[in-house]
Amino acid sequence: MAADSPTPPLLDEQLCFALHAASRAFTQRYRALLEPLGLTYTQYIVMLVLWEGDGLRVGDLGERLRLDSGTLTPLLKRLERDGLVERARDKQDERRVLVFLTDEGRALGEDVATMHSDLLCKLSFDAQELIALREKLYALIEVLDAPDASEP
Amino acid sequence: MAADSPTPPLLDEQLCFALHAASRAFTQRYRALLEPLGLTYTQYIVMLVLWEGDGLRVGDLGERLRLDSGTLTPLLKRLERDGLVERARDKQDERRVLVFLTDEGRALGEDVATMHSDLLCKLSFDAQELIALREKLYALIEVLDAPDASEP
DNA sequence: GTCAATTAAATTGTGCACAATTTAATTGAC
DNA sequence: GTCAATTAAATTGTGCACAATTTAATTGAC
Repeated sequence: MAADSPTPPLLDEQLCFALHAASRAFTQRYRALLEPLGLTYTQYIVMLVLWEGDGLRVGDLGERLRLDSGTLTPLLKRLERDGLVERARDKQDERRVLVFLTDEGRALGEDVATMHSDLLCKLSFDAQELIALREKLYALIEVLDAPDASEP
Repeated sequence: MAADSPTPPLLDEQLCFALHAASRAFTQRYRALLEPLGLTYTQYIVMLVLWEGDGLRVGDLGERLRLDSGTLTPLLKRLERDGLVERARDKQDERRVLVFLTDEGRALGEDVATMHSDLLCKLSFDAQELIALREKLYALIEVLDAPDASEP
């Protein structure tokens, strides 16, 4: 009898697709909440980093968020246009661009805090489960980033 | 004393960001493997659905993958240009467009099957853990899709 | 001090992702 | 049978995501 051809993987069994779908479902959920605040999801996570502490370099933001300057430069220009951040060349090293919050950008943090606690209420996750899932995801990222990987 | 302003959420505590980062890490891992096959990641998951059974409507693909015609139409045109699929109006209902695999598209399934089992080897996930994580992600999607949600 | 190598961000170009609108076919109330 | 309502895909427009290249500043070997 003829050897079977190898069969392609099944979509619903793929962890990558479950991640991709879950990530987009989350982003879609956020979209309606962020739209009145004038932020896209990626702008939101950039602002989260800046609310923890601004004056960061574009490269710092990129490292934290896994984004490169090709994504960040135009995004930061839009945030600057909207009056939420200011960009300034580092006087110490003119290659670097530092990103600062404006007063308006800082003030938006309070609206986001309110929106976020409302969402948490609505979703009513189990806190322990959430933490466990989050940690599994960070562990997964480490495995995926490793040049070759072993047990997670 | 003054009431504290509500403080914005912390990036690293956000499940949405862990998902977003993990999804992109997975896609990045796939990119190098898919590039020699001439597929992007989204094209790959479209092909996965078609390898399970073709002749689907654009809307069927969209439902399965959570993508709309704005994403799928141009993507399918690229797959058609590359000779992997054919698109044809449904004779029964000319509003519908059916998507079929070409012989070349079908043949690519074998290369993908090989690539996929190589990747599984390299990542060497624990099978039980993978299934558990996948199921948690699908449960999460249900919660996120629900108009308002309760315990996952 | 000079200049090749390096570094940081910006730019260019392709391809999703998705909201909103448009086009064209079908359905169904009358 | 007619036409308003509905449905399916395509189109338009904005904004990521990211590879590859370019521009400009800095570093360091000599």
